[in-house]
Amino acid sequence: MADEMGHPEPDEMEIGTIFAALADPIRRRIVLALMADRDGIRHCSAFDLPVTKATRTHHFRVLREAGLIRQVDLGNSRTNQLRWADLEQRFPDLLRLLAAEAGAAE
Amino acid sequence: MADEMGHPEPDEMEIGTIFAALADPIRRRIVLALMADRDGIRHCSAFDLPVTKATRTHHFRVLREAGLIRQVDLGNSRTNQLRWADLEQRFPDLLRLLAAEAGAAE
DNA sequence: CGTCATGTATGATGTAAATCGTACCTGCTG
DNA sequence: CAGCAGGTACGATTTACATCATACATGACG
Repeated sequence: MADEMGHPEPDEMEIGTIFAALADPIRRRIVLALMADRDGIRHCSAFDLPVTKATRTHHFRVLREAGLIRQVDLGNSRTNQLRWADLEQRFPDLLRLLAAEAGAAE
Repeated sequence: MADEMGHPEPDEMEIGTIFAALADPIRRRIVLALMADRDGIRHCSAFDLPVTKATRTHHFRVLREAGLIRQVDLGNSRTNQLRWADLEQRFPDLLRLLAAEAGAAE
């Protein structure tokens, strides 16, 4: 079951929710940035996004609730990390698809 | 360039549009049904969908303009076919991801 | 030719989503 | 303690989308 922050377990992840999350260009940008360095952990503010703080929070929540990222609350800030292992287990081809896209985006 | 029916060339396909198209459960259902038999060609009415004709037309257009299916106008009816080869060339992992989902849906 | 089936086009409607401003919370730091 | 920076929560707005009803086009069939 999802934890109090809304992180779903791998078997709770739904491909439809994942697709919907990745349909937005800003969210794809976040995910691709996190893929740039495996196991990379970045704060929410460490992304160059053309939206305000409130919208940023919204996008991170969508990604978190879809299961794409894991967020850790540090009190006054939050870290973000791609859920590599969980995604590899649940949707192995998804990571390859995104990786290919990251390569093509150069 | 896209033809008069709106079929994009492989290099015109965008992953964001693909994701948006596949975010809808009805459209996923159509694609998975087309994947059931490779090179399968089916008429629009040959899908069991809980929507009216107009909505059906809408979904087929979204899939077509995303590049997922190819439609052929027969005047009085239309055939639908998954663009297997084009997708394999442009997003090879996407087909595997969908195939895995089709298997899991049984 | 009239009718029927398949599908599209258009306009309307309801709902979901993206965005923002503002207020608020939390932990540093002077 | 006072201020500040990172984030969230909430409400408002605007836009996009899924859906449908209706009207129309096309080709088959009697």
